[in-house]
Amino acid sequence: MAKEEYRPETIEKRWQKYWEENGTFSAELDPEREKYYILIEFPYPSGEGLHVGHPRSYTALDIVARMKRMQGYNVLYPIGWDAFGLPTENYAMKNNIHPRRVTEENVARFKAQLQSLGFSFDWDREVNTSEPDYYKWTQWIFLQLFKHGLAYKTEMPINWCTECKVGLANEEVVGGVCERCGGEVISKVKEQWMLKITKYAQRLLDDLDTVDYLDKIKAQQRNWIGRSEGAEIRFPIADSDEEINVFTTRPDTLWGATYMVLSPEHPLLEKLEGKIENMKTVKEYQKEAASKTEFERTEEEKEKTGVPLEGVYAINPGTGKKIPVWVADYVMMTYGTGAIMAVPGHDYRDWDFARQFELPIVEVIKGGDVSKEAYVDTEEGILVNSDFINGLEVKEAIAKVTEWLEEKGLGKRKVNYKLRDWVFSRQRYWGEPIPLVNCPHCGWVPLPEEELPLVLPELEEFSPTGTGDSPLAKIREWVETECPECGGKAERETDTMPQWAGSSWYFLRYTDPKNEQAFASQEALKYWTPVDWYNGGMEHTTLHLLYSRFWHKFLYDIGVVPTSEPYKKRTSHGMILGENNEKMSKSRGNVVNPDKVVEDFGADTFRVYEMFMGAFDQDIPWSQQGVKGSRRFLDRIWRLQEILTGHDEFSPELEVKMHQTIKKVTEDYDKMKYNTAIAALMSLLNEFYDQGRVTRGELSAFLILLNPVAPHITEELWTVLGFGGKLNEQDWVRWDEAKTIEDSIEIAVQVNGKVRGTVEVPKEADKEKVKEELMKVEAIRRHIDGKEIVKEIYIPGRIMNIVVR
RNA sequence: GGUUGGAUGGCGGAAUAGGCAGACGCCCUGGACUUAAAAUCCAGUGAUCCACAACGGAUCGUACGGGUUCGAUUCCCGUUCCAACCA
Repeated sequence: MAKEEYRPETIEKRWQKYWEENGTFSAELDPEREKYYILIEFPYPSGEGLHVGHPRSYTALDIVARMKRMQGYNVLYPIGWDAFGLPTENYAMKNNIHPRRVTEENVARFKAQLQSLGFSFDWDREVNTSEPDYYKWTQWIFLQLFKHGLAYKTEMPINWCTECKVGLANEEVVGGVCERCGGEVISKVKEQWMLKITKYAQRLLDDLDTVDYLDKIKAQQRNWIGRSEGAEIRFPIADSDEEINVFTTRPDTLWGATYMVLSPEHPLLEKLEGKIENMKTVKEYQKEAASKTEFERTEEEKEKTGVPLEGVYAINPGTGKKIPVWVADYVMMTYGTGAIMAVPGHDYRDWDFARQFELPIVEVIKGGDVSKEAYVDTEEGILVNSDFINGLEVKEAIAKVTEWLEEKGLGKRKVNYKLRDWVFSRQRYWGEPIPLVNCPHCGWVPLPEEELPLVLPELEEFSPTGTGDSPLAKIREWVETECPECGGKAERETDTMPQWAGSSWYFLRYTDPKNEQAFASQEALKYWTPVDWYNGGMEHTTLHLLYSRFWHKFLYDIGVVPTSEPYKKRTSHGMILGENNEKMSKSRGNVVNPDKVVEDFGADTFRVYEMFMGAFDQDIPWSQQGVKGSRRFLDRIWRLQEILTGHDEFSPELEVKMHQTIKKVTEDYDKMKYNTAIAALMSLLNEFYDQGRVTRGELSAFLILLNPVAPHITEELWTVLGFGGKLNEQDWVRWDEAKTIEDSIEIAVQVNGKVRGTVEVPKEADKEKVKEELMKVEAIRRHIDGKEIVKEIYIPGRIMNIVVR
């Protein structure tokens, strides 16, 4: 047979065109068939173009999608664009191009790049969060949240990026600087829209038991929610009606509370203004604290700072004694009640603080020496210096004190969550407008739903105002409007939504992306949701996952989605690092461009390499040499044409190996062990060459197994060799368990635990048979002869160990 | 400091209901083909030592130190280092 060389550059384009023109991977709602919904995190179309990290996840789930289709499932594997966001707006500002245009260009580039890799996405369902027919429904969901009391506006200190001139969520501040631009972050008070995710904290926690997420992902979710049980205790302020409320997980240490600390933002400071004798100093301290980030404030190593409230004392309800009250920035307003009872004997930070400011330290749990350091090994222990709980174990003491507090009306049992409400406002242009109107008479009024979408107005100048308001505030004719309720003059909200908004529900839109009556029809939602398998980066397993679960539960509560959890299964992939083992970045000069790899080696090579390079869930450095090896593998497959023989069956020599490989590859794809699946295929390929021939039956099975990873070359060979039909329409290959085991097996023989040789025996051989055989092997006998056999251990099919003395 | 994960040849990584450590790939070395090179093909490739014409053989080896076991990369105890997330 005359052979053409393997030319990915021509065959790949041809097949991509064929799939597109024939709608090969379009999903149709079909109640007769079992569905399988596969989801990857839709990309943010940045100006950088596709990164080699993106296709790692897309290829992995493309493999699953292609295999599941061949196994008969009705697969939905969609793609779209998380298209609102800061980098685009920043770029637009810098180059004076409208963000809409920037977005269009970036999307076009991303799309071309993704298509060049041959993913089996259903492109008919493409969504874009920045288009009005999409964000109409983002706004609609927000309105429902608002109407159900889950959105509220409040003044609170936020992280303010001095570069982006925008408020940031805590999680967007990394190491004290802005996660996006690296700019300085200070604290600033601002009116913000908030979403009451805390109301769902317990359910978000409990329902983790009902989903199949990797354990580490569940652990992160639990961690973030941060549930703790304890008590709220009220400390009256001497000579005043005011009191300080604290939350503590350790009410048993009440007798060790020798002073109290208020966060600098605590509202009580204002109320006590008349009482605080050194109010001026306190105010200065508050100002100072405001310029610090939370990270700076809570660093353990740093010197503690604080100011005593002169003239103000609290009464410890346990001891009945007056104790001093301080204000210090190591206490956060956003955790618990914004105030603590300090127990310096048993907390590092309180101990440091007490030492520094010469406050008393009292031991209440036996075991350490609190004059030298805080004794914190207090999960268990015996209470001392604590009145009626002296001598009790910690657990009993906690129970008894809590009961006592409740009886006396001094406090109550309380569950606290670290999770905070979601800051939902951004003072930027490139986001969904919040569809609310502020009326002097009616307050905040939602726009009527039939007026959605509230379209983001075109704007010439979208730079921030610098005052902290969004650029939208500058368009007076847009801001000034009528109140939908009373018809009077009113103003629109000028804040926009954060990027997390559009991505919190995009997987629902995929099920029915063109629907104009609803975000998706009930029929489509009932059929396609929940998502069967969701894969994405570890960096999104806290917030994005939590936010979208929250929205989903809310939508479930109001009866518009059929399940209370959006994703049945969630996995994560590792990062691809540069060849120097560092994170890929422009500044490090180690970025690999996927276009270049496709151009030089082909998309199939790229896909094979990304799946073969290492374990899917681990970080892995890129290797240009490794890419070459993957190309070599495909070249060798191409040349199998030269040794092809006419038989449609497996050859007897390879029958077992074929069944073993089919089993291994099928199971490995399901377990995301792509690297070992490909290794098994390489091993089988080597076997074909060792045999000097491959039958048509063997090759067709091989092509089916490899197709999900390398769809173009396998489809091309399938056609060229005339196997009939299209490869992607074939049934997945099956294996016969009985044929995965050789008739005769090799048993390793150990003497005193050391391998001394092997023997070949029938698979059903017993111990005696193995012993008989091994005695014929000189290399083994050498170690036994002349010695006494103490013990013989035979693990059938695995190993024989002879113990001698 | 906490949580989670990790440490295996020159490199990326395989293998854990405890059972032949290093599958598969890369690099490298030698050979074939070639005027030559690339590509391709064949062979070798954990370390040390013995044997060395050839076939062979011994000891050590999965971060480090202990333990359980006929047998430990895998299980247990302790230590060191690395990564991610959280404080």
